[in-house]
Amino acid sequence: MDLRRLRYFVAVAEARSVGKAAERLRMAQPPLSVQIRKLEAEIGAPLFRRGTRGMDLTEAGQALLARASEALALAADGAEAARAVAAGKRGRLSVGYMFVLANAVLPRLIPELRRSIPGVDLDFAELSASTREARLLDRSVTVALCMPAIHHPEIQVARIGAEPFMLAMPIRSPLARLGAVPMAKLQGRPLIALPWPDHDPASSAVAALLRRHQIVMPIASRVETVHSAMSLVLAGEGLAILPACAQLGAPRGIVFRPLRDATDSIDIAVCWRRDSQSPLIRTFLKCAEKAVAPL
Amino acid sequence: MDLRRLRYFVAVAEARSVGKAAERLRMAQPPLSVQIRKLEAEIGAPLFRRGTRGMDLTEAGQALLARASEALALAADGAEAARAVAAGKRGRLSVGYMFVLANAVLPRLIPELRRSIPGVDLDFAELSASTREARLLDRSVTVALCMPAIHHPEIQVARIGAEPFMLAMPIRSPLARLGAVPMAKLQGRPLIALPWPDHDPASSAVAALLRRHQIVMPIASRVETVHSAMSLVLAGEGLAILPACAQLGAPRGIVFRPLRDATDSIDIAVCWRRDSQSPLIRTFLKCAEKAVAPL
DNA sequence: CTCAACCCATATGTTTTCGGTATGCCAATG
DNA sequence: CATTGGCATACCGAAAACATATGGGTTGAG
Repeated sequence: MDLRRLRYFVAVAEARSVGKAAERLRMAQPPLSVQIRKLEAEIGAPLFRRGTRGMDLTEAGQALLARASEALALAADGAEAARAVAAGKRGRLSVGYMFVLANAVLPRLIPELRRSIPGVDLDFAELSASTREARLLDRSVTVALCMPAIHHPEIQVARIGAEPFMLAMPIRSPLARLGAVPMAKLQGRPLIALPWPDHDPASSAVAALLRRHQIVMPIASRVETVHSAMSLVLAGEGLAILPACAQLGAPRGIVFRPLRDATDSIDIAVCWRRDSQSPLIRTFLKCAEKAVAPL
Repeated sequence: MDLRRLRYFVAVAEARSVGKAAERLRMAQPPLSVQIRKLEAEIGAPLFRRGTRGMDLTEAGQALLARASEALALAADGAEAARAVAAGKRGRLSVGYMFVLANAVLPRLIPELRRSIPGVDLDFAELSASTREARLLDRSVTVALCMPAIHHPEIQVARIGAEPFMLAMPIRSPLARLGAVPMAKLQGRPLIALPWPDHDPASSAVAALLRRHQIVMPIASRVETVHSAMSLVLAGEGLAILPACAQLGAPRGIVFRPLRDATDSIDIAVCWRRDSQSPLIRTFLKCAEKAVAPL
């Protein structure tokens, strides 16, 4: 069963004439006649009544016509849908994000995305530092908003911004009275550390910052999320050095202060599989850049 | 867009491998690979991700797969439906019948039809003597139960039975006392005549009957239907010579009596267009014969 | 580290099928 | 009887599909 035959069949049925249909199909009449007869042979029954004034569907032909025109429409629609998905006009984009960025970026990013790619279903998933690579690699998220960037040979990274580090402390802390905290004041104070997933904690941005200023802060706790870090800070367990944007999700009772002399910052990046050919990624990147710009 | 390509595409998508799909399709692997690439070229986007362990649908491919498998099913179903209609297992049969036969034949015929061709939609239309030919010729009925048969070069006829003529009269008529009415008693009595559509009324079966017995009955009225004839008989306008089966639809107050010495009968026939190739006609004919047999 | 296995892609020749042109047949028309 | 209109058939050249042979990449075992 060839789709071309069905197309010809529908054309002849509508034109009620082989000649007229051939004209509309921009082909000669004889081959069309042959194709119709082949279709009839394939079905095993006449589909048209040949009269002296053209052709007329038999009942078997009518039964076929209903399905055939629908099948044609479906096939055309399938091709169109596939093109639309490939062009990024339809489809699904699953966006992963790390919790730190949720409050700072998502409120700007989501409306931007909906405006840019209205036909696309979006879904969002929070990523933890430990699973974000796997989620990209197994394609359960297409694109991820990360801080800092992921380093992996299969994963492509675009840096879209950076956040300075700030010191998070309880509002009652004596350091909170200062406008900006000199690095020296941190010496010896307990630190709530995050495992930035550069695997080796010593190489993390915070560790590097402290090492460069020759400050030693004993690690009071090591936690997975910014969330937990702030809870421990609030409980008086220690101080945390966090990207500025964490401020937006901070509970009452925590204050952030800039670190004087510390120009270090941590990258905000968009990451995706290098082999992912989704055209939505480019659009996503533009939206993300726009959403991050004011920071 | 070729249906074969879609079939190949679905096979590869399901097998998640060109080689496996080729095996299932009983063909070599390279041409299948080529066909898939041609489909991708036609769509204008990759439909599969080629991995080292087979192929995997892209999102565009998924969008196509949904429609493609549906289109395939629809096309197959269309062919099957056309075959079923051609074989008389499905479809529509419109049956015309003349009023005289309604009471005698339809109650047996309809259940018989439903049993024989359960997948077929039946519809019934009452035919008048004057339109029955036209209804067959323009195909608004496929098959007609007629009394008597239609004579027309385009119309084929099968005689399935015959009904003797009887005399219809008011119950109070003196003739009603006789068990069988001798033809001679009809001499000079007014007749309610029907225009059996052999166009020339003189050639109708009733006229022939009277002529053969050398009886003259003045025509009191000429009416279109058996119905009307019986009404006029009841009103005392005259007598009518009707097929025996008309008895079943007769109003109270009318009695039927056999005509002694008159062995004439009128055919019950099934008629259809000579060029109608519907296989339902044969089945209908069998059912009609069975329904008429006990008469 | 090399080798075999696996799987998809490409190349080439043969066969099938399709579309075009020329023509025949039949019925309706004048 | 000739003409017209419409579908069917015959034949030929072109295009497409399939099969066989082969290349290249990755995986996994020895």
